[in-house]
Amino acid sequence: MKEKIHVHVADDHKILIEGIIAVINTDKNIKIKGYSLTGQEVIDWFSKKENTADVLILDISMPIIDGFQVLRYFKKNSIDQKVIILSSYDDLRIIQEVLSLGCKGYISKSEAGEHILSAIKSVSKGEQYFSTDIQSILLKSLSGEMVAKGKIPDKFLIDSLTERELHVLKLITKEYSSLQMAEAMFLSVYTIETYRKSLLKKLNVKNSVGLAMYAFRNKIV
Amino acid sequence: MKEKIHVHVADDHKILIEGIIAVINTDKNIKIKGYSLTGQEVIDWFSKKENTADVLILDISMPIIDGFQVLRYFKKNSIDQKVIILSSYDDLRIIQEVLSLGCKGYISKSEAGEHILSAIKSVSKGEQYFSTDIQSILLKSLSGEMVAKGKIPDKFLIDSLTERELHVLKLITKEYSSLQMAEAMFLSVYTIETYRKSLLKKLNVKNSVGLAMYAFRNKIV
DNA sequence: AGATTTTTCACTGAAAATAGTGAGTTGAAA
DNA sequence: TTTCAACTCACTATTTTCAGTGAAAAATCT
Repeated sequence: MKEKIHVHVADDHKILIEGIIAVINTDKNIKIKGYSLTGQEVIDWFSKKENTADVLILDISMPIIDGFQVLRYFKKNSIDQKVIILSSYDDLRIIQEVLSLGCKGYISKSEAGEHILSAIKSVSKGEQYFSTDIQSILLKSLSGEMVAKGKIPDKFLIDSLTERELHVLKLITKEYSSLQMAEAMFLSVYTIETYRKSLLKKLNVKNSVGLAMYAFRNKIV
Repeated sequence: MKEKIHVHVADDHKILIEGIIAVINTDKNIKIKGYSLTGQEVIDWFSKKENTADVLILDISMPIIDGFQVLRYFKKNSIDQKVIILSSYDDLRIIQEVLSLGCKGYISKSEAGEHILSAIKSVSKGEQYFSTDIQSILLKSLSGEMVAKGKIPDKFLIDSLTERELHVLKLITKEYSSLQMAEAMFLSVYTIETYRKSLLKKLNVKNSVGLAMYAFRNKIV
């Protein structure tokens, strides 16, 4: 007689949780122990000793406290929680980040319906699980294909940006003018323009559109 | 004896569809007629005369053919389909865009679980439905008068872009200036500027950065 | 054949972005 | 403690973009 696998689900979209529950209920060996709608709820839930789950299904993008921060919380407090990341993003850096935070499974939402049950079973046994599209991304990164094609965002360039420059860059992608940025950041327009120039130079693009494209490609927005 | 409301669901995330089905099954007056995982499937489905649905629940962000394009298809082919948009974005411009495309309902995914049933019922009766967070966004942007009348301002009709406009848009994302575009396309700078203005108006953005972001989001690049 | 859309061009005025140069302040690291 | 990166502001000059208006030829659809 096997014990049931206990699962906790965290996603800010209730309807998606409903979906996961519906799918999980089709399997007699798996049981939902609870769910959370925010990162804070997840942390609160797992803070209590009586609350445990074999597997946590965790959405990356949640408001205020996102999946990353939940994982960091686990790491900081030495909570050895098995986690499956549920994500709409298939960006290599995000995958690498959650892996470095000790996460053992990663499913893209588009494949969740079919594979979530086997993912839960694998991860609960201590194995890894990645959905096929994620696997192919990881494979490509190993073979250096993406680097060769220039598809990998240039991490060094991002790192070279200062806090303020990054802030200005974000506002640019929100269609702010220099004047609006100056007002929003309580700075002189001259200062904003200085950051613009600095960004153009550092990222080696010709205009604001180039800046925005860079930001988009690198998921700064 | 009331007839059941027939619903079609479109989202590239199967698991989310499962959730919607689970919720809808709790209501005896509503029935799922089918679902689609891509924009193309939606268009194919509704192209057949025998396929109809009282309400289509449509995700905005789908790969290749997104929700916008599905709505444009309906408009272009004079298909008077009642649609509820399901979106993670609560950006005013997106809301305005789908409204201008004739959409009668809009729910953010975070509120979908609780309110999708009443949304379906409202829209199927020809009424409008917006989840509370969307309503507050609309309230902030519109004058009380317009809201009271239930009339959404008929902004500029955002039809699909023409060939030339699309071409200009692509060059903008490549950091071309108007002068460079004029040279590349053997046109007057004035003409290029006309297309710029047309793009700004149609896509309802404030500047070239907004155009580039739109292009990127819609995988035009 | 007529209506509509698309494409093309023009002019003006205002707003915004880009380029170049210079310089004071601050906080952290060497 | 000096050095350096980051942050801040200023001024000028030029280029580019944005906004409004108008209009004619070509293509497309009905």
